[in-house]
Amino acid sequence: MKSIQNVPFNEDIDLLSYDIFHGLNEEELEMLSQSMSCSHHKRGNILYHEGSRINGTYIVIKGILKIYKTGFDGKEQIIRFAKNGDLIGFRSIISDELACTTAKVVNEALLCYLPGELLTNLIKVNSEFAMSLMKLTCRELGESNKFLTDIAQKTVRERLAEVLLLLMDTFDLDEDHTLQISLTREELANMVGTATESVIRLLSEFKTDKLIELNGRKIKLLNIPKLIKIGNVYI
Amino acid sequence: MKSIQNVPFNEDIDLLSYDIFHGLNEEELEMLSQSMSCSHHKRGNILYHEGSRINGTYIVIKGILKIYKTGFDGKEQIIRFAKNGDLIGFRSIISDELACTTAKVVNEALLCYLPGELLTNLIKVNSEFAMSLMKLTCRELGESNKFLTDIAQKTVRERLAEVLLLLMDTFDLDEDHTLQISLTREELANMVGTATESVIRLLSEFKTDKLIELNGRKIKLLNIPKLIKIGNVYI
DNA sequence: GCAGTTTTATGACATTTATCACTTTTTATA
DNA sequence: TATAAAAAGTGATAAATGTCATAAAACTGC
Repeated sequence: MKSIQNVPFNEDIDLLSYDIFHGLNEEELEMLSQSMSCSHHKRGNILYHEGSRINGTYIVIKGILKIYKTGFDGKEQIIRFAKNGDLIGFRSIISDELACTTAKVVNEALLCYLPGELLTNLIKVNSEFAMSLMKLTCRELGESNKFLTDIAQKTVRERLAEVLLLLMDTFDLDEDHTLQISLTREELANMVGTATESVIRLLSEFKTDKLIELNGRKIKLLNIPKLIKIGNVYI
Repeated sequence: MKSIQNVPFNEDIDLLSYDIFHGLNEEELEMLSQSMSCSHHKRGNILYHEGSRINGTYIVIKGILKIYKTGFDGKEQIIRFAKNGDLIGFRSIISDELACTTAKVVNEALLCYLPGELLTNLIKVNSEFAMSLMKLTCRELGESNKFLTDIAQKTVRERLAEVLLLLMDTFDLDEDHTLQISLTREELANMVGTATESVIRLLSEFKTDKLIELNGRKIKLLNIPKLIKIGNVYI
């Protein structure tokens, strides 16, 4: 089975429903939908590799991707996850550098490709669009610096609690208080920045302490205030 | 002695010599120099605190500042240094958030303040300026993610070697191969993300191994290729 | 449904790194 | 320049975390 499948641009995709495109006028939106090409991507599919040249960005319509860097010994460090409404790969377009991360599909995704020139052109002609893109980047930078500090200063235990809460914020809990994303222990370790074994041990510790409940890859958060306390997370 | 001293805008400050202002036209440059107010800042002076609201940005004309975050236990994590030509504090202006870092003068500095509205206005009217600011931010984001991965995956020894090389790139060496910036061991530790004692021990180890020479806070790099190897630094 | 692969789990152990206590040296300041 | 304060340096020790080996469990593809 092909891991990528092109789909005709679907009129059901309402570009205006994505914050990032709010500032665009009719004409620009029309141009956008003309040049966008959308496709389904299966789990495991890689959109771009760290170090490769990217010629455009993707907007995520459906599904989840993980954005990660590979350390010199081959270990992944997950930088963030992208989901519905997120733009990926535009950093390299704008900075005019090679991709500094790899983007891999985690949950089957529908993505729309947007040529780089279109993006840079929109930035030039529409200052409101430029501003929202810039705002997006600046916020991401703030988060990156925050996480950098956490990794440098917090213990693995604190970081794991924090990551669970981060996943809650990003993907929500279902009615059952279970995280709406399922990751392998290794992926969790690659977010936290630790060894897989450490995550496994700490998760069962959290379970023993009745903070979470484990069911395979499903994690149910039982005591969020306590997790906040353990993770030293302030909002 | 006052730690801040206003200076009349100096015609000698050639705005065009700063990359970031390259795209501005005569009129915009004139407007800029009209609304800019410049001042000397002594070592130790804090421009803004993490968590405070910032109303403008500063462009560094002379001197060095350290930009850092404070962890929940009060430990500093140095995010970067700002020097001649660098813009500081604009992230918060654009993201419309409170300052996520503190900016402190390390080497006596001359800074020019630029009201936030002016900055956002320039972004609106001059797309070339918007683009360079965006490029700047995207590159910074790339670096932040890279360092995040390093802190998560490299040992303290590797990171210290890397930080020495980073300082070399940022501040150059003098004729004597000595780093042109002098930091306390604690500040080095706050860059590397480790304890001060660890930095002290590793520095003397590097010294024993003839990689560096120490003279108070002056660090002379004797064997750069070896430092690159130890730090697993690839360009 | 089975064989092979991947993931999870656990124990033992090694290594790295932090912490504490203290001395010496350097730097800043009255 | 005297004196206080800060920084650098060192050793002993504890704590956190990584690594390795191995087994059990859970998936996956035919």
